[in-house]
This record gives sequence, C-alpha cells and structure tokens, in this order.
Amino acid sequence: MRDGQEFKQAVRRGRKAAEPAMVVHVVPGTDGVTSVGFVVSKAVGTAVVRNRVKRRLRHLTAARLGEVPAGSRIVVRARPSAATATSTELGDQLEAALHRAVAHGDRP
RNA sequence: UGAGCCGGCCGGGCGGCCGCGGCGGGAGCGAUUCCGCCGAGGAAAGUCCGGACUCCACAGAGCACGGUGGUGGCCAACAGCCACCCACGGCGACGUGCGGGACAGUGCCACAGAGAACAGACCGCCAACGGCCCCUUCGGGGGUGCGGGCAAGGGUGAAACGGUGAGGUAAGAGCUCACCAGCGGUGCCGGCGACGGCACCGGCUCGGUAAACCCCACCGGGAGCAAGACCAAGAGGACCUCCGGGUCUGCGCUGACGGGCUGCUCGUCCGACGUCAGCGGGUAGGUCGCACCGAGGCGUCCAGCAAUGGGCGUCCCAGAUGGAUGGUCGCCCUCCGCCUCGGCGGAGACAGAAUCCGGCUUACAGGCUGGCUCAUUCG
Repeated sequence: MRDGQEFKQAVRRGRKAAEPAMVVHVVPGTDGVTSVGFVVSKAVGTAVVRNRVKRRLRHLTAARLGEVPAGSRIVVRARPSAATATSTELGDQLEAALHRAVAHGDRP
C-alpha cells in the first residue's frame, strides 16, 4: 500500500482487532491483489527500532496472507510494546488479530 | 614492573533455509521470469560551518547587518587541518586558550575594607613645625598628641599604585642609589613571520574588563533538490480563428498602485490584458535532476617536520520515494548472573543513507595496535 488515501480508507472502514503490540485493520476483499500497509509511529522508538519492527511485521504478515481473502486491504499499526516483543510474540498476536478481523468481516 | 601521555584502526564471525531494492545480460508482445554483480555508518546523527549544483529581471556602489581574529603554510572553501610563537597548567610525555586594540571615546569593577581609578588613613609610626603644660644656667630641655607629618608594619580583598638591600629622615616615602621585575625607546644578532636573545638609555611604576558598547583589518548577494527542468491532467481567464480548433496563462476572494534587485539611500530594471500584498482552501501523478569518472576509493613511489601535493598502477563502489539493504534457525566469540566446575539462563555499544562532497560537534559496550614520558629494579 503506497497511497495515503488507501491508508485512510482502510483504517476508517476496516474491521479493527487490537492486541498489546499492534492494531490490525482489515477491509476484506473478493478478488485481486491483496495490499498491506504498516504504520509505526515515533512512539515506538528510534529510527533503528522502528525499522526493525516494520521489517519483522512485513515478514510475519507475508507468511500469513493465505489466511485473508484475496484482494483484502490490511493496515497494521504498531504500538509501543512492539519494540520489545519477540518475533514469536508478534507472530502470535498478528495471527489472532487477523483471525478476529476476518471473522468479523464475514458477518456483515 | 608500576603509573601516565598522544595517535591509528576494528566495532561481532561462519553456515543453512526463506525474502527485499538496484544495475547488467538472456527469454517473452507483455505482466513476468532466469543468471550474474552490488546493496548503511564512523558517526549515516545534531543540521553548527564551508563548498559544488540550481533558480532568482545577470543582482552595481555606499551605509547598515552578520561572520572571522597570534604567525606561516595547506585546501575548491571554511569557524577546518598542519607546523610554529606567546600565555597558563604539569617533574615530564603533553594539555588548555572566543590569543587584534584598553594613551580614540563611553561604561562597569559586587561583598569585605579607612581607601578600588581625580586613590586612601581604621589600628599604627613620628614629634621637625605651630599650639598647650612644666623646668631653665635664658642657649635651650622635657612632656602632651590638639592642629600636623607619614604610609614602613598590621588588617580587608581576586586586585591596595613595584620587590630586596643600602643611604636618608623626626618618622617615612623612587626622596636618592645598586640589583631584579615590569613599561617605553634605540641599536645589533637570529627568524619569511608571529616573536626571541643581547647591550644601552628613559621617566622612575603608569589596574582589570572588549564571551560590555566600541575601534581596526579581512570576508560575506538571497533562497534552497518540495532547488530546478520536461511530460500528462487541469476549473476558470486572455488572445487568435477558415468556428473544426489553436496559442498563452494556470485555485478562489478581497485590497493596493506600484513592485523587484536581502534592509535603507543612490542607481537600475519590470509593469497597468500587469504586478504585489493579505486571508481562506487544495494538490504534489510520471520522467529527469539522481546514483554520477568524482575536490573518488585502494596500493605504491617521490617532495615536505606535517597538513598536503605530484607520478604510476588498479577499481567502478547503495540509490529507495509509505521509502530496499532483511527475517529465522544452528554453531562459535565477548560480557553478566546462578552454580553441583561443567553446564544452564540472559545480553551484545551508539546508532539507519535520501542531491553530493569537506569539516566541526555530540553518542558509543568491548577490543586490537603504534609511538612517547616518569618512577623503580636488574645488567
């Protein structure tokens, strides 16, 4: 996801699921290319820390794209505790959050 | 062996699996795919200086404003670097210094203290001179400390208007002299120079602060890669038209008649279909700039104390734009804790390129390495 408008729409319209280290917004799709965006604010830490968090989340999300409908639009917002969490913790939380958001989306 | 001083460098290593960005080449109409190569730092940071580059009506002079401030050298340039000088600190290696001018002028110097920049007299010292008292052989002598003389000693202070010694005196004082320190001058010598050394002379002493105003010398146009160029889109407006369209401009409203050239003055340039100001709102898609043969990296030789410069050889070395340079696992390394001395658990410094260079400053676990100083011991 590369457009500011897309971010706004996904955050506003998407189903939200919160975990200690992140908040996930999902707009379920029907077909096409799934797009993902990450938001890591300065509250998370310095530039080095933010980069590390973003990279970890990118890899973890890429591995779980099969669990969301194709064409969905996902925004993952990192919270401050993501800075100290391990990759295993981040992965578990991401998986739980995605499941909840998608499940909500299935029941309009 | 023990203390210490000054540099230079590194700043986790290896491997498996899965990924990302760029460039080159191959295949494909194409989306894409395959192969090869490259892919964060010494500070990429703070954005404090200096440049390159771009635009500003080619932007000139004076004033203002800002910056720099020992000397010489280096550099594209600098508030940088090197060498040296001076002052201060250290036994020393070495360190520190916003290091021009205080007879151009103005200002400030708290507290303490008698007195702090036209110096001053609290304690103290003195009794020459005047006064007063006593004695007198009428020459004078003694006392007092009222007037007075003095600034040596004490005391205050960051600083008290030179120091030591002698002469001198009532007591004293550069009052006089010798030496020393300091100031100014002259001559000679050394050095490109800052400056240093020696000799002589002078008045005998004349504070500090310019990170206070100020004075002097030198330097400085403004804005910045969202600079700027091109393409696409584009409400509205202006002009042309063969009514098909084309060209230019580029959001709206309000206001001014002037405005630009950094501010002011001179000067100069642009303008009324224009320009500028204020308010309110919106957008920032693509390509280039820009990934770069360069103030370039590495090696070596030469010149130089060095900064640096030159010759030769060799290499091509990140280029994203919601922003790649990674994720994960294992072994090793370092450190910390526990402890059954061999394992277990945890941690791995500061920190992430954004137009590009040269510096400065700040942050940094731990480690490697070179040179030098002092003390002690042995030979």
